[in-house]
Amino acid sequence: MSSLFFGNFNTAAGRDRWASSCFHRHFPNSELALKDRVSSIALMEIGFNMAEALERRFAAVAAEIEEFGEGFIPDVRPADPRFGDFQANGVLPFAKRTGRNPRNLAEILVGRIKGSSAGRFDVTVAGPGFINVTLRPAVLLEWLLAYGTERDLRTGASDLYRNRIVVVDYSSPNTAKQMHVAHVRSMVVGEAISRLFEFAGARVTRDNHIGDWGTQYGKLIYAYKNHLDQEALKSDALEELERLYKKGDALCKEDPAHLEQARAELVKLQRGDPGNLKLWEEIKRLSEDAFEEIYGKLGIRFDFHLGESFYRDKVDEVYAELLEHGIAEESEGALVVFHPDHPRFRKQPFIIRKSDGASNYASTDLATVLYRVREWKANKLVYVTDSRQQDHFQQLFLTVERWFAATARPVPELDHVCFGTILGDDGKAIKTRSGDPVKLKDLLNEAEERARAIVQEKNPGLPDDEKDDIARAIGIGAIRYADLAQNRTSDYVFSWDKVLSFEGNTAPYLLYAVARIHSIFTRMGDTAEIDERQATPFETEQEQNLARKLLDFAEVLKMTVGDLRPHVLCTYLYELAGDFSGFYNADKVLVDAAGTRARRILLCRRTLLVLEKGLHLLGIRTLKRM
RNA sequence: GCGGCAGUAGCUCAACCGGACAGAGCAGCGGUUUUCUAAACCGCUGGUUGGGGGUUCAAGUCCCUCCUGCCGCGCCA
Repeated sequence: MSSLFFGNFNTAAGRDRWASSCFHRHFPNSELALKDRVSSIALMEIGFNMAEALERRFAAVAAEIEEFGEGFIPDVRPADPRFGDFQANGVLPFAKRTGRNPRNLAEILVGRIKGSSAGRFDVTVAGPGFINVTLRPAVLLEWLLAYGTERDLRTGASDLYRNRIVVVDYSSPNTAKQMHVAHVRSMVVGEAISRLFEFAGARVTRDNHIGDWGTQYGKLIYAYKNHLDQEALKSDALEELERLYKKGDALCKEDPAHLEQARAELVKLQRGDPGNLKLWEEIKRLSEDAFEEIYGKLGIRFDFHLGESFYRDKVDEVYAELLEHGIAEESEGALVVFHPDHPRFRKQPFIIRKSDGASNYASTDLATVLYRVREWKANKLVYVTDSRQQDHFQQLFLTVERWFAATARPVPELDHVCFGTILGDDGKAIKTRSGDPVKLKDLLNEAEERARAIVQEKNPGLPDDEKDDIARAIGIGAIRYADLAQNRTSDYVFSWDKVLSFEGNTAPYLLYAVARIHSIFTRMGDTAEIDERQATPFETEQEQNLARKLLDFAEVLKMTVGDLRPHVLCTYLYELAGDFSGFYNADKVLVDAAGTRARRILLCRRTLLVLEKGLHLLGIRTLKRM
């Protein structure tokens, strides 16, 4: 494997483990890092990932050379097209470490590699010791012939996370509250990551960890009992529940007597009072129905909806074990965990049981880890939440690590996949004109409406129901893509003009690129009889650019999945669409020469395949025409 | 106070845990269509990567320092 991917694992394990990062990760099992020491792979066997194949090849050749030996990492990566198809930069740091002349070393290595390249690629030394590799056009063609279907791609990719049992914890809204714009990133990113994991060979469980057992229920039940508007509840349950919560909250603030009663309702609920429990179930059901509407629009389906309430009888075991092993302690009446070796968390407590004896989200999160590992045999847990919860997850992960070590359980790999805030034009968290949070259903509806208007304008001749369908795909796709195309760790500025534009790195541009290729095939009629094996090697600059870009899919997928950063895939798809446009503009597909025609059709087919697969992995539905 | 994240072209964003002249899109300017969707493509203009030091063959990236913004930090999730 190239260092691009596994380099992440290696360096992460070795770096200052207290250095907090948004992508917080623990690596209990180092054996996962290098399953493939195999260097006996035949030269340039048509592997899925050409950069990896070269990496292995270079390393194997170097191992035979006295000046290099074992510790050399070639560091092969896709190159700037100016220099070739791939570049290996590893000689420079190696030369530095060993005190050699980098240029000389590179030339020695290149000399040996040339001898075994079998005429399949050219390799040269450039600058201070960069090694540039250019594949022969026939090799590009071979790869494209070998990876011709969705299944082929999946097979190629499925080594990345084979044998991993992953739980993705995303969306996770609170009951009795509407979903707002702030919730969309967790859903969109979480779903994309789940699909990517599956494609990469993992067994994925999607778990919606709903916030259904919080302290807010006291106030809500109190207000529900005294101020419910039945009509309002019928017309829009969540609006009414939200109103009731605010009402309850306001009452408690203005008069301690109300607060007392609200607390009493909570205690009754937690002790299992049948009336309150029934009410709670009703609120939960209403909430989940409303959530389902949104999930339906986004095409998201969970395997489980095990909310916090599910763990309410599972926290005592956690308290007992943590106490027994001296990990948790009593402090100011609460049960807390300190991490004595951590500069900050030796003072900042992780409160796992409140002083009134009630559980909180730390308690249930701990119980949840145990459940997922014990019941589902999960070896990797991924949490998709906003960055503000970084401290919480760091403390959670540290606690789990110590707890599981003390109880001789396998420690799962734990990831907090965090994300930033969606901002409005003013650079602050997006709000409506009146200053309220933007409701997610309103955002999605507006996206469809705006997309519908665009379809109407650009393609008025289509049937109405198809226009509606196209508008849904574009509208929802645009919202999703805008979210994914941005580096998730940073905040981003939302703008309708930007997300719905047909120019630039947007969903409409990519969907159009897909529709355009579909239309090429529609126009050509039945192309099934066109034999790809008649294709002759690529000749024009545009053909070669496009072919090379298609090969990069493997490496891009690895990077995307390795860092869990979907925008890497987005950028790639955008560039691929651009290379296709360049090709399509410069080179006529339907020419008379059979070999040329076959290879250009091949490029169209593969571009369509990769674009559609990529967009589907991101959770975006593609269209045949628009 | 402690900590996290960020500051890159007029605007919105990239830059693959140190690599080649910092790249796109939009906006601005100029081209391309009797030819497969112009919802496209090509070119030009635009940068002291917040400031200042340092590390080395090489720094937007690592270290120190300062400035600015957002966000956490004992019983919400």
